[in-house]
Order: sequence, then C-alpha cells, then structure tokens
Amino acid sequence: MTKPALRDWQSVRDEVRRRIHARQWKPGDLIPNETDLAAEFGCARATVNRALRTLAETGLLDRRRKAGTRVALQPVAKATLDIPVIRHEVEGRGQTYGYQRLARDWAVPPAQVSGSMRTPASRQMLHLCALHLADDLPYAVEQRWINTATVPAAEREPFLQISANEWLLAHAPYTHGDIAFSAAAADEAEAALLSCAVGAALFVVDRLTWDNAASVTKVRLIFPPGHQLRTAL
Amino acid sequence: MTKPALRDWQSVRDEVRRRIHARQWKPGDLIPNETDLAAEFGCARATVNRALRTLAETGLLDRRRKAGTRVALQPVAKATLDIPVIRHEVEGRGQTYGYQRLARDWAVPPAQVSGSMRTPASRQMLHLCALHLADDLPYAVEQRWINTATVPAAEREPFLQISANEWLLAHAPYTHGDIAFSAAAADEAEAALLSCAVGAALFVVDRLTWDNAASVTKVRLIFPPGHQLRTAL
DNA sequence: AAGTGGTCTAGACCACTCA
DNA sequence: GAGTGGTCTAGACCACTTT
Repeated sequence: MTKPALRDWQSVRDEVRRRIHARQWKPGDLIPNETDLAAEFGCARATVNRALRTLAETGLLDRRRKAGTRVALQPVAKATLDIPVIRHEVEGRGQTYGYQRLARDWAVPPAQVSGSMRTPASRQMLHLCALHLADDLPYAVEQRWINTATVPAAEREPFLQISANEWLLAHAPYTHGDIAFSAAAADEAEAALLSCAVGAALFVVDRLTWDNAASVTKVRLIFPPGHQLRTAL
Repeated sequence: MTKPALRDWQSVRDEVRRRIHARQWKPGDLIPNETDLAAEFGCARATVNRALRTLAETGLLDRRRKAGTRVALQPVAKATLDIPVIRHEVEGRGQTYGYQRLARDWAVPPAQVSGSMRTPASRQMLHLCALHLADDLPYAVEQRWINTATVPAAEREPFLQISANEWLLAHAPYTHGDIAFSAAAADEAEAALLSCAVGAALFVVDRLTWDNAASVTKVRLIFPPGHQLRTAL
C-alpha cells in the first residue's frame, strides 16, 4: 500500500505533527530536509516549506539554514491573544455594552507616565477615566493618558458617547506597543467603581502604544475580581 | 521619479503599513487587489499575497474572497505570548533558577478538576505541588494534576530534580490546550510560600492541555504580588 | 565549500462569495 | 457568473551557517 500524496500544506503540517506526536520524530531529532519531504509527500517543496514554517512559528520546530529542521526540545508555547475593543468583547459574550465617562481633564502626569511615554515631564496631557459596563454591571475601569502632541484631534473629542478605547483605534493607528498583565489590590476608588471590597484582587492590563518614536497613549484597564483572560494554546 | 521595485514581501508589507498609517488608505477602505499591487510594485502576485496575508494575520487587514481586502475598521490587536518553561523564563532574566518539590501524592481531585479534564470523578490522579525560585526568592507556586492514563510514564517519575513543568514538555507532547490569566487573593498556604500577606493580589495562570481527546495535565501557576507578564503588540 | 532553509517568479487552477 | 483571494507547481537564486 502506497500513501496518497499530501496535496496541501495543511495536510503536510498535520502529518508532520502526527509524526512528532507519535514519537517517530523525537524532541531534538533532525527531520528530513524540505526536498526529501516534498519527494516523499509528492508535493512541491514550497508546500512543505509553508507547512514547516507554520510549525516553526508555533514553536514546535526549530529551523536553521544549513543546520536543518529539528523537533523543538521544549516547545515554547505560543498563545495568541486577541485584544479587541472592549465593546466588542462584551457584545461577543452576548451582553449589552454600556459606557460612562467619569472624568476628562488636563493634568501633568506622574513622572512614571511621562517617563515611559517620553513626553516633557511638566507638560499637561489629556487624562481620561471611564467605566465599561456589561449588562449594567461594571466590566472594567479605564484610566488613560493621551499624548495630544501625537493625536491633536483628541483635544476636540469629549469622549462622552464613544470610549477612548474605541475612538483611538479608529483615529490614531499605532505602529507598535507593549502590553503587560498583572494583579493588583483594589484601592477605595476602584472598589467603589467595581462594586468589590477594598483590597480585592483585580486583574490589570497596562498598555502603551507608539506611532513610530512618538507615544500615543498609555492605558490601564482594571477588571473586577473573578475576571479571566482566556485563549487557546 | 519612478519608485524602485519592492523586491521582497517584507518591503511590500512595510509599504502597505506605511500607506495605512499615512491614511492614504483609511480604516474601512478597499485597497487594490493583489494583481494590481503586484503590477505597481513590480513583483509577483505571490509576494504581495504573502505580505497581505501576514498583515491580515496581525489584524490590520480584513480579507475575503471576491469582496477584496479592506483596512480593518478596528484593528483587533493580536499579542503573541511566549509561554516558556519556567526555568528558561528565570534564566532569561539573568537570575539563578531553583526548584523545590513540595508534595507528590495520589488523590481524588475536586469535581471541578475531574470535570474539566474529563476523567472519572472517583479515580485518583497524580497531584504535585512545587515551588520555583529565582535567585533563591519565590518565583511561582505550581499546583498540578496529571492524568496518568494519558501519561503513564509520570507514575515512575519522582519530580524531585526536574519540575513537572519541564518533564512533561519533553515527555508528553500535547495537541492543544487552553490558558487563562486571572488575579486571586493569597490564601494562607500561598502567602507562606510566596512570602506575602494573606489576601495579597496574586497573578494566576491556569493551563489545561490535551492529547487529542485525552487530557494530559491541569496546572495552576501562582505568582507573587508585583509579577507582570509582558509582551509586545 | 557545501548544504539547508528562505524567497521570488510565472503560471495555473480552485474556492469562496457577492451580485 | 464573475471577481477575488488561496494555494500549488517547478524552477531558480540567494542567504545563512556550519564544516
């Protein structure tokens, strides 16, 4: 019995995964090169390349020119997190989204903020505080600093109807950014907004985005106790 | 002045990103099809395809057959998290890694565990508790259930020298899994292990992995106050 | 120096989806 | 039905890295 040819890159990917999982190719093993695999599978080398490249991107394979392709010794799991607009996140759960702007003011930010955003320490920035609701229950508190030197249009936006979360994505594209997840104890203000006890463990997301060398916005999203961020591996 | 041809897919990707960012192509706009872009850039359609496909994977473009390619209205940020072996995570920070096995026993897991792992509710499972250290300070507590029906070799492993975290990756490949991040208040045992106050806000990672339809392991990693999980956007 | 993966090309066919 | 992206092919050249 001869095997049928694997016609598409997904089939090749699945077969390679199967062999690794069946321990036919063990962690650390060198697997055949693209040309040989293409011959075995009866497809073009580009097809094998696409399959192996995809597996390497997920961390299952290590590939190096000349050295060849090896099964990763300790596959670093890569989880892809989708960070949607909060409104979509809530609506995606089948809940009704609500939004309340709590504050919009001009202030000189703490040194930590101006430092990380690389703005002059004494310059005022636009500061926002808002509450996102799901089915009329608090879903997240948003605390945000906006660099109006980078996004001048934000100066004229009241953010009463639309959250900065949503407005910025449509009006201020960014080139790159950082995101950090952590846990923090609720202070009095947060406890009041999120209807929880002072000191309760809150899930916190900090995000800082850049337009090339200019900072766009720094935001902290604070979620009530019990909130989970989930994704597939 | 005519533009030089864009020779590789990275250049095409960068040019498309530049046009979107310069608002030459605005959110919601339909951009030219692959054939036209290939003609304009002086490269093959496959090159344009690779560039646009990559941008679509990061959420910047929406592509649909026949409907064409549009600039995403609200680019869903995709953050790729690397979840390495804890030892590598610690060593990557330039710290010295340490490991202590605290417990290894057989027990009937709580219903929530056997339920999510789809194992018989009354069957005993291998249960582990361990402490990971960085420069002799507590880095994370690991609480783990192992389905020995799926990974029988784990029955003979004491996990004294090597953490289950590391052993399983090398000995029990998984096909898929779920991961969840949250915040939790420290109970007395956790507070003692992590040298923090009872009730302190801890960062928690829950992970459940599968070998096809069979669960492999369910693990909870608990990090001390202040711990951050960071990544680029 | 040589072997491997990385990519580009030109052409082709197909799958999906909109009108 | 027709337009678009998705993919495959066969061949070619190049870049990187190890020997």
